[in-house]
Amino acid sequence: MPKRNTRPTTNPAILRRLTQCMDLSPGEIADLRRLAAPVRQASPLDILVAEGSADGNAILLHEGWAIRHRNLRDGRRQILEFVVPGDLCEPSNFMAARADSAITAITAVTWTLVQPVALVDLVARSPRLGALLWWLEAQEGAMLRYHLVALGRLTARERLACLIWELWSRLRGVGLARDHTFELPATQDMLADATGLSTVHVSRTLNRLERDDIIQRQRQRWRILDPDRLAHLAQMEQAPGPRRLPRRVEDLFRR
Amino acid sequence: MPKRNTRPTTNPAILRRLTQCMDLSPGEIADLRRLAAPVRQASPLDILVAEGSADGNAILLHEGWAIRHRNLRDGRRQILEFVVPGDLCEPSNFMAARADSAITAITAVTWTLVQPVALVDLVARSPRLGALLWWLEAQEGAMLRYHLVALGRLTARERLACLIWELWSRLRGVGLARDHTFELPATQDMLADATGLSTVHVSRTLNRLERDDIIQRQRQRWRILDPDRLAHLAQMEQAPGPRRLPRRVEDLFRR
DNA sequence: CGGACTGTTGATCAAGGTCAACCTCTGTGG
DNA sequence: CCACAGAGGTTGACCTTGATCAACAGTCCG
Repeated sequence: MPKRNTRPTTNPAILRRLTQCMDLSPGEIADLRRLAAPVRQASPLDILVAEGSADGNAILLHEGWAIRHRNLRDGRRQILEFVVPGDLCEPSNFMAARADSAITAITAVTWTLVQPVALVDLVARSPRLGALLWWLEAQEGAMLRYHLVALGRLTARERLACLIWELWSRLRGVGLARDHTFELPATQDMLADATGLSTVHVSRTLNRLERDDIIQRQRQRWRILDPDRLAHLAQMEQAPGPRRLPRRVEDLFRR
Repeated sequence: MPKRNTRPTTNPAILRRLTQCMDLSPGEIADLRRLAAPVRQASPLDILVAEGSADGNAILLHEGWAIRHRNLRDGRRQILEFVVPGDLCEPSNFMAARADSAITAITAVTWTLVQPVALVDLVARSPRLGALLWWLEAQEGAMLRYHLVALGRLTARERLACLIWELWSRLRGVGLARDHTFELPATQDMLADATGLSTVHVSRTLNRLERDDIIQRQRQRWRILDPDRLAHLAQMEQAPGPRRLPRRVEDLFRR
């Protein structure tokens, strides 16, 4: 069961992430801090949002990992995305009648339940933060489209390269990857359900990537040995980019 | 080449769609009509939005069909979605530095190019329309997640059932499907690129669906013979629902 | 020490891909 | 009016990727 704990986090990951995208005023930072409280705790397998829940809440993840997934009636499961610190997940959930996917912790996590009214208030107080939310959601959409291409048209090797590349780049965005190394607390079962493969094939394919000196693993510690070949496999033509808000957007919302 | 034509459409599909979701005031209807002008025309294979374009435009489709797709360097292609009348496609495109996918007409179409400033103005004039935009985007996200599950975990037969179900239900939303029948102007090549299959396998699988009396085709005219079995194949547990904005959302934005 | 969980490896199998021939429209030009 | 070309679709033969099944190994933890 999720436990509650109102002790505030010293520096929420969402702030680490957003300050890289946009220069925030002290007032905006305060607003975001308020959004990130109260902090709750949960353990692996705790369900943060249930599939089909109708309350329209979003969740903000501070520490630890979660997955967003859908389960089919015969036991098949698709993981839509890995949720990492700094992610605001399901921000438009309150627009739908019911959640179409569940969010489940896969490590110990700290998180905040964000109610619809909190998001609406945030937008009302600051149009710029509204733009930022919109931007976060656009990023999420881009990620989903990226996954879609991977599942539809890439081979097992390429799909795993995509996933590794994506996680690495997202973790860098919140300061959780140093010199090509990061923690990946997902089982191969989860990697399989995220890439549409079987566990066995994930195991074989990752071992091949390792034998080819593209990646290296020791327990949950992963290291990228050859970013170029990884990016090429992942069909990444352009570098992940600075990930700042386009000037156009800042301008439009400045007034 | 896309041609321009400022003659206004009598009743844009987007209005047909949105009036089913929400009661619109005369002023809001006028705002939406303004968004839907000027009307342009394009022919099959015309590119409405190029992959990588940096201008941040969205497009609003009035008549005809388009596809949103990504092309890989070796010729593989993934269709992310079919764009049908009433769709506002890429509304958050202007949040990204460049478009990650292209939009190409597959029939003769009429459409409107929606510039970032037009969307921002719309939101500024009416928060309710802002909510509506947000809702449209949430729907799009839900659709993408749905496709993701299909590509990741469903069989060929199930994937095609999903696609048929989805198109049927979206076309009903804009009054383009009457008594289980609708026009589907996509080649099997496109169906293959949307479902992550090969054309040959799409052909075989559709023929099997037809032999099983689930669907029926004559030229581009499709008919659903057995909605129940189709829905079951498509892993749809709940009916598509009334597709109205949740009361919660209307309340939040009323003030 | 034993059991649960995770990952590895081998053997076999099937879903779906690939290749190629052919067919059926439809539109076009002689 | 017919011949032909080209696009889209169908069918068969064969092949490949990745799934499935099963045994086993390493690790963690009580």
